[in-house]
Amino acid sequence: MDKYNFFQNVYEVAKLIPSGRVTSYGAIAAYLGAKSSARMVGWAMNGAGAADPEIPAHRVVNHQGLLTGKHHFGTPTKMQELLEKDGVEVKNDRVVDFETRFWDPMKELL
DNA sequence: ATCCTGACTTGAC
DNA sequence: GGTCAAGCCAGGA
Repeated sequence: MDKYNFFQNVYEVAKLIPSGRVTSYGAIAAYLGAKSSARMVGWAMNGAGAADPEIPAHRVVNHQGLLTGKHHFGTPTKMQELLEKDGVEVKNDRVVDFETRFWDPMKELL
C-alpha cells in the first residue's frame, strides 16, 4: 500500500464510474488530492488492463472529453466502441455532451 | 545520478 | 478563440 495507494485509488474510482458516464484524469486526481498530478492518473491507468477486474479506462478521458488514451487500447477505435457500447455517443474522437455526461467523483461519489 | 517521455491541466500570448 | 509553454510526478534508459 503506502505510495501505491494512489494507483489503487485510481483503479477504485475508475471502477466506480457508472456506465454511460465519463470523467477526466484531473477530476480523479483532484479527488485523490493529487490534482497537480493528473498525468499520474493516466500513468496509473497504464496498468488498468493488468488490474483485476479490468478498469473501464475508456470512461476516462481528458478534460476536453477527447479520447486521448484511445491509442493505448488494442485498436484506436476500441475505446470509442466501448464508449458507444456504454451508451456514450462519441463523435470525432470526442464525447458528445461531455459536460452533461461528466461524472465528478468529488460530487457524485463524495 | 541525469535526461527524456508521458493516457494532463492551466495560464499566457 | 486557437496555439505555445510551463508545471507536475513517476518510471525507464
